[in-house]
Amino acid sequence: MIHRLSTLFVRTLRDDPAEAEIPSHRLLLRAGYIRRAAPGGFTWLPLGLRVLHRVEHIVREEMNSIGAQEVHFPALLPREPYEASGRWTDYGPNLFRLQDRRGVDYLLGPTHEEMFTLLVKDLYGSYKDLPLWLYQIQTKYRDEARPRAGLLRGREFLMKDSYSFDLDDEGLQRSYDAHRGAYVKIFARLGLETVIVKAMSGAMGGSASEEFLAPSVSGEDSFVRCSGCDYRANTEAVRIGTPAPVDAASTPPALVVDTPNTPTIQTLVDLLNSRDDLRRPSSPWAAGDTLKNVLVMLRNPDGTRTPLAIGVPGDRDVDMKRLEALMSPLEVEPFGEGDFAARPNLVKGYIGPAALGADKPLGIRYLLDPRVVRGSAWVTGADTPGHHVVQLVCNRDFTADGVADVADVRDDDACPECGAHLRIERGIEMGHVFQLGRKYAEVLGLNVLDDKGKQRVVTMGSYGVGVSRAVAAIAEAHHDDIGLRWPRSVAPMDVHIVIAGKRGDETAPTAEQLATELAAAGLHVLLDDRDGVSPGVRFKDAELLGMPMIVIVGRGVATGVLEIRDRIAGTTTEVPIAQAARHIITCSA
RNA sequence: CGGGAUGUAGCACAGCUUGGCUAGUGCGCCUGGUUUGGGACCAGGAGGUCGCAGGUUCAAAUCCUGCCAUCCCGACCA
Repeated sequence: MIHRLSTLFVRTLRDDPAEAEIPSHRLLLRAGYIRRAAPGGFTWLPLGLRVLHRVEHIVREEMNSIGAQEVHFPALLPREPYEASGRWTDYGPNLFRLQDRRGVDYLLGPTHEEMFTLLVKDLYGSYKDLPLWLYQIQTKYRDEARPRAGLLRGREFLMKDSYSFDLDDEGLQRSYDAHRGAYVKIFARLGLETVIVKAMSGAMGGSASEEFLAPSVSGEDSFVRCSGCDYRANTEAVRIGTPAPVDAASTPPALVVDTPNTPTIQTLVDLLNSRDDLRRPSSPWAAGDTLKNVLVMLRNPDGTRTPLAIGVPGDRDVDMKRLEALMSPLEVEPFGEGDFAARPNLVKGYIGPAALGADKPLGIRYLLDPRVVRGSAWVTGADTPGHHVVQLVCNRDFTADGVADVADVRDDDACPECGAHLRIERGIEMGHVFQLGRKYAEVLGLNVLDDKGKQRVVTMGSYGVGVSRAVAAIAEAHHDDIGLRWPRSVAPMDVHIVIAGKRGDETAPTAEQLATELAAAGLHVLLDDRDGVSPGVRFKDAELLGMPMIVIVGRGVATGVLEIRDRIAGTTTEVPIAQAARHIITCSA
């Protein structure tokens, strides 16, 4: 089919829109693929919509090919099922709630576990019906506190979500593996490199969970990738290796020392190194020699708060995201001034292990970073203003209630599998596969009869792909300074023909003829037939719009050749006019 | 929700400090003409509730108050 730029509903922008920061957002706006219509909501223009449809098509093909069946729910949903699952309240302010004219509550679906579960309950009742895999491609709504990054995090977005229904764990595992396999194929076809990382199950409940992340500096998730082996994990799910215990036999007894005005790790280290009586002969004291005790408050589901202390080496901080992932579903809150005031025994800046522990008078549970191993010696607070204790040995001089691997993860940290350096990277979450288990089936009463005639609760999996987000992620992965560079599998058009001649010469008829031949072969051709537009503008627009192949019908026509540029490879080839059509068709196949 | 910035034409921005003629510039758009291999040129034009509401004033894009929105950082995020 021939699409003429003279009539196509698109307007390219010469300047970058000020609101767009990341490349995909900037380029999709500039190239006229999308327009902002609402905070976190976008209008799809013809070229953008073609990309979106092609992404959808690939997702649909791969889902169908594993035997999943497509259904379609409303986006406007009643309150009751979400009330039953608890998510009407659990989802919090991120849920779009609204009322009809009679004041009845509705919501705009953020995800559809409840609806799928009830649909299956409605129609199926026997183990013979299972396994069953259903999916939909649906507009989802989440009242994001802060929509950002264009299509990457909107309040309305397109998502493919599927759900598997099985009788037992083995079946669930097979369903999970099938979806995981389909996802690998989907992202490969979309031209997206993805890294599969272990994820935390989080508030959804359930067990096995993996994320498909597309590495990108614009991504919001961080993950680690080992430079030496194939270990990969979401930062929240990283488990560092535990060093071997240290022999403390030669470590002198612990000693309380006077360290005035040292409320921070840095002031403490500086003081230790400046005092002759405290200086260490081997090497200067470093932040990593100190043990920092961080206090937080945990908010329990019933609203009560419980204090928690975490000991980490002084050169590290507690990573709140990692801590929250570990403590989920409890919420982590800062330890406020009021909390200190209520516990005068805690001396801010000088908190030591002596005061901490569930068995101590304060009753504060105390967890240690895995690096604080048996026998290791530390400088830490002495629970008195202006005093620290040195040579305090773990398991000789103090103990804790357990281990918490929640310190921040850094570049060059050791891989837990092989010990090589870990690299921290950012990624865009493109897909998530999740063994939900029986949570939803239980609360919504999805049972089937097994072969003994007994009621059994169905076990479920849930699997998501961000469809609209994929368009942005692909743009993030495939662009350069001057424009987009769509992979052939999702490009809105196969080839972009630029007429770069003078009015009345042979270039326009040549281009028309070529476009007709290509269209006859089934290609989608974007023909720049605009009148009175200078060649420079045509070239710039072709590069910005990003079709994988650009054909220039210009001065070469006089000598019987066309110029074919590969937008992805950046190469230019001259081809005789007579062979151009076949050449292009071959390359586009 | 906290911190910062911004809001003037489709896009990018100036004007605001120190209130004052008809609110400007570049790009884009329309008409005519000249151009045509890297975002052309000339001439003429259309397009604005200056984010919204209120206030101060003879007079408000400009000063004051409140609100709203957008962007960035953080918090949040199946």
